[in-house]
This record gives sequence, C-alpha cells and structure tokens, in this order.
Amino acid sequence: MDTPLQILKALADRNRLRIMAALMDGKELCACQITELLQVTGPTVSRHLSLLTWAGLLSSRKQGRWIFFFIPAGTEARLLKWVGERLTDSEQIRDDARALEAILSQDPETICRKQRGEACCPAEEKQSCQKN
Amino acid sequence: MDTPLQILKALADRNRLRIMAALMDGKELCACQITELLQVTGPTVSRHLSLLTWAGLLSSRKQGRWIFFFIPAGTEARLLKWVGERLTDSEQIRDDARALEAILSQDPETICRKQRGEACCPAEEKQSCQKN
DNA sequence: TCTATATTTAGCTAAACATCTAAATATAGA
DNA sequence: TCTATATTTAGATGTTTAGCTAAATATAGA
Repeated sequence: MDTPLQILKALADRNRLRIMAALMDGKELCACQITELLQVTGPTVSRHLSLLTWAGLLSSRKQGRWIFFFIPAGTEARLLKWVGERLTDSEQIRDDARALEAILSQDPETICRKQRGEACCPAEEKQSCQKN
Repeated sequence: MDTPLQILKALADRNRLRIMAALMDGKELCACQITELLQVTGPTVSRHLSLLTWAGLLSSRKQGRWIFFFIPAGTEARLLKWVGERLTDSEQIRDDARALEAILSQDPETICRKQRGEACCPAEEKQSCQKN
C-alpha cells in the first residue's frame, strides 16, 4: 500500500485519533489504559494499536507486565502537529484529556484489576470478588 | 462530524488522493476530465468530488457546460503540502501526471464526446456514430 | 422554448472495516 | 517450573463505503 494513504487511513478513524491525541504530548500508555480511556474491548484497542504501529505512527516498549505505546520522536511531526492543533478544538478530545488524568493518577495494576474483576475495591478483592 | 476527522477521511481514499494530486498545482478540471483520468464512472467521480467539497477541500465553478473543480488557495495548505510531497513518490501519481497531459491537450468537448459516443473520430461523428 | 448533455441522486451489490466474544500466546513473578 | 494475566489472534456480525446502472436534474445553446 502507498505510504501516505496508509498513514491517512490509519488516522481517519475517531478512536485512533483519540489514541494519537492521548499520546501526542510525549506520554506513553499501556493497552489497558487506552482500553479504559476509549471504553471499548481489549481486542479492539489491540487492533487499533497494531494498525497505527503498522502505519509507522506508534512504537511500543515492554515494561513489567505491560506494553507501553508512544509516538516516536519526529514521527510525521508536521502532520501530527496539524492534527494536534485541530484536535484541541474537539470536545471529545478535551473530555479524554480529563479522563486521562484520572487514569494516570492510578497505576496500571489498578486499571487492569478493575477491567477483569469489575468494580471491586482493592482491599476486599479476595473475599468478595470471585467471578460469579 | 469532527472537522479534522472529516478531512482525514476525505483524503484516506486512493482515488480521492489521485484527484487532489491532479489539482494540487493550481489546475482545475471538470468532472468528465477526472472521470477520464480515474477510469471510473461519472457517478462515482461525482460522489468523490462531493465528499471532498463537503470536507472543504475543493471548490467548483461553472463555465459553459462544465463544472470545474479546484483547490481554493490556502485550503489546508500545510496538510496538502505534506500530502503532495509524499505523493510525488508514487508511481500511480506519476502515471496520472502523464495521462493528465494527454487529457489537457484535448478540450473537454472531445473528452465528453468520447465518453458518451465511445471511440468515434470527431469527423465521422454524424454518419457513423448513431447509438446502436 | 426545446433539446442535448454534464452532473447529481437513488438504489443496489460487494468489499472493507469496527467491534464483539472466545481462544491462544507470551511472559512476569512466585 | 508453574500460574496469573496482559496482549494478540481467530472468527462472527453489523455497519460503512466504493463502485455500478438507471433515472432525475439542471442548464447551455440553438
């Protein structure tokens, strides 16, 4: 596939733009944090991340149990600058920025536990959180 | 819809990129010339043109029997510059540039006649070209 | 006014794509 | 080595979209 077309297609999706916006100021997030932000399933996020990576817009790095995704420095800088400037006008992206603060104030551990155990307070986990 | 998303979606299609590339150096083309370039049907071209127009990337102007489409000066200049630079590497776009020379060396009249009458030499048109 | 014709709209089909659930994979940490 | 778990792959499903043909529209020019 043509490279600019590949890049444009990767960006031409609301959820993938949200991912790029979230990572755009040098942050890095693991898949489960992005899952939490977008409120879609893990496999869906994984697909978006691999598409963006395939288009050369993201890299990833392993740390502990998690894989963190980020925009490599200099990657399509001019294009992403253009996108970023227009994205800040978007209500969705501003909401995401707020949600992201809450997500980043916890550690991935907590996010992931919430995603599998559903709605358990960490302390009571063992006794009250058996599945079903 | 979100404006940057709308613009990115409009550009994230091979044939629409070809249209933009063809118009990118200030040229203007009527729908039937673009039809000739892309080798798809008129309605398909019309749909692409209206999508690009809706995204704010094209304008049009009537002249005689034809509607000419063009990229308004200053329209998303930075983005289109980025696209244009990467598109020149594409074989498809270079082929288009050559095909376009041939198309522009004729007048739209000839192009349009060819598209409806199919393969008639202009001089013999009246006697040999009745439809069926 | 009438006719020829460039473009658009409507309606359809097939392909592409976003999302889901279930299962597989890989690996960190005990 | 074993187990728990973060991520990816596979497969199914509903939606979107690019393309077509046929019909409608609008209008330039006689």
